Amino acid sequence: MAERLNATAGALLGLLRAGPRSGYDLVAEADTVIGGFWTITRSQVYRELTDLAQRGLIERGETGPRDRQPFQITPPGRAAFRDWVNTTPEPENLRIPLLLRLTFAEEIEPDELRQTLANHRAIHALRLKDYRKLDLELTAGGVPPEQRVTLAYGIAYESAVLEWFDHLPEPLTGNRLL
Amino acid sequence: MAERLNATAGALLGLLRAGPRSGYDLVAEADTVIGGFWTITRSQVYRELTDLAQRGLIERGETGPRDRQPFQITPPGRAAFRDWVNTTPEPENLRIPLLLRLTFAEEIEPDELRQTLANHRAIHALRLKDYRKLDLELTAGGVPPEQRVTLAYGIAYESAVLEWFDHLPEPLTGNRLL
DNA sequence: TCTTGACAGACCACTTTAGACGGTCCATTG
DNA sequence: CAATGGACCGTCTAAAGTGGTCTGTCAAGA
Repeated sequence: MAERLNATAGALLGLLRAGPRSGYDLVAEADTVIGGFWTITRSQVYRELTDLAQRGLIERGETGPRDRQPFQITPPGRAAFRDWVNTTPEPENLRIPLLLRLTFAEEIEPDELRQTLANHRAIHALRLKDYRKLDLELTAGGVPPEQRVTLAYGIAYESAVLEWFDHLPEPLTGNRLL
Repeated sequence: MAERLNATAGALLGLLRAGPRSGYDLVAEADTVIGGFWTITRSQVYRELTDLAQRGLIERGETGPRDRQPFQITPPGRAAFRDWVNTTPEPENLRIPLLLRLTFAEEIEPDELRQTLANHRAIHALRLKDYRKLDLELTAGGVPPEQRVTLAYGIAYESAVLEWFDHLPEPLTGNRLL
């Protein structure tokens, strides 16, 4: 039995099932498809691709224009993907620097704090808007709910966070709207 | 000007303001105080402590029983902490392996999927319960809302996630309650 | 023709993480 | 009282992840 796949490798195989792609393609696709809950860097992708190819789970295709190197999944790759996707998911991992700062809010300059909160709120509001828009588009395009669950998660999450922003106690917001 | 503090180092200084602690203590405390939105590993803590001590931001105390090495924050350490807490927070970083699997849900065995969803739902339900309980206790103990904002975030987040679990489309849940 | 900018990958120098490992002390219990 | 299980405390390392720079390619427009 070969080494277990890590989650990033598993995700790459998952994307490759739909057809050959280059590392560049994969970075872009991962960013839009799983970017909301999984981060992937360029270096990471190229390293995993090399590794997966060495293990025979993917195959390098013919080099295209601009050194483009497409990879396609092999039958062992599909099997390895199926194995991975059926393993129980690791616990989630959140890192929210804003909350880390807020833990020590007494030491933050009030103006700085208000500004930071307003900025972050705006980011979440924008994300929620984008998610909702995408969800509408997909729904209109006939994409069924079970293919929009991760999007639903994003919408639920961002909505909750906005709610939270809008109910922060006055001492933090300085009695002003964010 | 010395190197900027990373978020973990900042958090450690923040905790150390309340009095001397060992690395072991800090791991435990971080886990309960900021564990919901910031992960800290043992290795990370000991490495940062060594580094902070070298920079003079903390001081090593006398070794206690079982090689226990307490550290205490120095005046420069307090200054560095104040600087750090007033820098603008980095963007948040979520990694949710469950959603990564769910992206490829068609390939997951229905039974496996149901089981996984049920397990994860239970984890979130328990967390929500614990958060709510803690919130009630703190409120009863006279802790003001502005010192419960991170907890409020946790409650908002976990509530939203549970909502999401409870509205998953039937094809995923197999038409059964989780 | 020249220039700009998206495309595509390689490379490097980190930092961070998970978990194995190795000791130490304490309380129980046989 | 000896032994033994478990909590305590820290070190170490392989693997994973990050962020950035560098090099080159091609297409479109000035």
